[in-house]
Amino acid sequence: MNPKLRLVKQRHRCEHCLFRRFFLSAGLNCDEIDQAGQTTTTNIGPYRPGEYLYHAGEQCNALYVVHAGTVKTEMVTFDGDLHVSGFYLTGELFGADGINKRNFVADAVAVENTWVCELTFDNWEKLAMDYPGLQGQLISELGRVIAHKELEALSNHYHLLEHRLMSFLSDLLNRIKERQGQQSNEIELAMTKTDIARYLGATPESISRALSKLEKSGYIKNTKRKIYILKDQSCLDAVI
Amino acid sequence: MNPKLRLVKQRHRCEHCLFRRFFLSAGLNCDEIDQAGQTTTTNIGPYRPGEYLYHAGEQCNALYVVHAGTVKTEMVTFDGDLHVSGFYLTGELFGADGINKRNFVADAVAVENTWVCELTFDNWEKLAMDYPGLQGQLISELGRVIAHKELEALSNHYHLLEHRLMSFLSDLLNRIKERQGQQSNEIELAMTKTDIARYLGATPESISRALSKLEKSGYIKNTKRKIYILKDQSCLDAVI
DNA sequence: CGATCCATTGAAGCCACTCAAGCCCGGTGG
DNA sequence: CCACCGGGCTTGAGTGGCTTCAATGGATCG
Repeated sequence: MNPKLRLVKQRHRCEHCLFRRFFLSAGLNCDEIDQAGQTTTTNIGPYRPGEYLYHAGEQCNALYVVHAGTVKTEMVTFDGDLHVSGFYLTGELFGADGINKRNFVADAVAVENTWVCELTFDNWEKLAMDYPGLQGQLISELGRVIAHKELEALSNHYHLLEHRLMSFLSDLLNRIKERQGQQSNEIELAMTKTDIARYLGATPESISRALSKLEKSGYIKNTKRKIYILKDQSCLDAVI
Repeated sequence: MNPKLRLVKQRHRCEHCLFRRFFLSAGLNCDEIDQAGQTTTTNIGPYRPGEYLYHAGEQCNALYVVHAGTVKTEMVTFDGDLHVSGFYLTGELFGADGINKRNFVADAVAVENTWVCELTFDNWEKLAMDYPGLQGQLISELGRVIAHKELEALSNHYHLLEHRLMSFLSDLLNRIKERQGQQSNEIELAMTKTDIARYLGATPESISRALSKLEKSGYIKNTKRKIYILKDQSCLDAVI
């Protein structure tokens, strides 16, 4: 990641940005937030689809939030298969796997045209000295990540691929709604279905069949780039 | 969890306790550590095998570390299957899934006779005010948990159960060695093989068969309560 | 010493994978 | 403009690994 080549002027505020929420919760007022954002965070992009933000093993010096677009993190299994470990939407934190050992566990790749917001650990520590509440905000967010991964692991153990897929789609929709703050049943897929397959530990063929089954059962409507959720996930147990 | 009924006098220091490492890293000297430990942490136990430490959904007011014994966390899938989301050995942090929303995502159950060390968020915040380095320690530890879960998810997608099982055993051995600080190839299993099955998303029958295969291939020696690792996990790709 | 749970082994069925082919669509170049 | 190409998506048949169902042996505990 080379900021010098890619630095773009921040045109609009990071409305949904996690860092902004941190600052708000820590008690900063609007002016302070603007100042803190401009002096401590760096906006990087655009990354083109398929472009790497960083590679596994590289040094990690910062926290990252998706400013616009979508990021996936992926790793290669010992037998050469590609595994997508997560998708990250606008406003979401990613790269937290690098915090402990200061280098990344997974690659990060842009799924679509993407900008990210970088906040170096150095700047974070300076901010944290001025605003002690910030550390607690980060701890809380990391706890959220852990809880989410726990639930992710749970649904990864559903026997039928249809169920894992439905659970993934529901989670995606929830995160979209959380960001937009409005009801919607539409998921605009930034990632390919092959990527979804790699995330769920399945083949594209199986995903295709599972989507067909879910559609036939009336749970979703499946188009090329969009998926509509027609029933709540709580109806899942009725899926046969 | 009722401290009043269960509070036992702390007989020996928490040598391997995560909290102790936090205090050390934050720059406390031995006297301060002893004082901080005695005034802010509570030692609870013994929990008997199968006994619940807390249930999913209950309020979470503290950080927990295994003082002695083994803890498993588990959740029930929508179709009634039990899923073990993690095993926690002496000295390891658990319950971090409750930090964000202040209530637990998974149940915590004692696997063997177990004592745990409790540090309430209230006490944590008091400590953090006196020793600012502590917050960073916790952030780092949560980052470690996230990185571990990422790698866990990776190996959960290995195609063959033998590989997932071998990966689990290697991870377990690494954690044991990390605590003991000595080389060893022996894993004393606190959990049943049925629990391992529930952790790996498999049936006890499949685990039994996978263990047999790994033993025939010379990777492990399998006894009732102990497993010996005979080859490094890096040889995994040779498993057929 | 019976009861219970765990572990193991065998036989049959099912789901997802593999291999293969065809379709759709966007991009490229003649 | 159109032919060509390539990647992603879909559908079909056959294989393989894990599950299910069933039965037995062994260990622990009241």
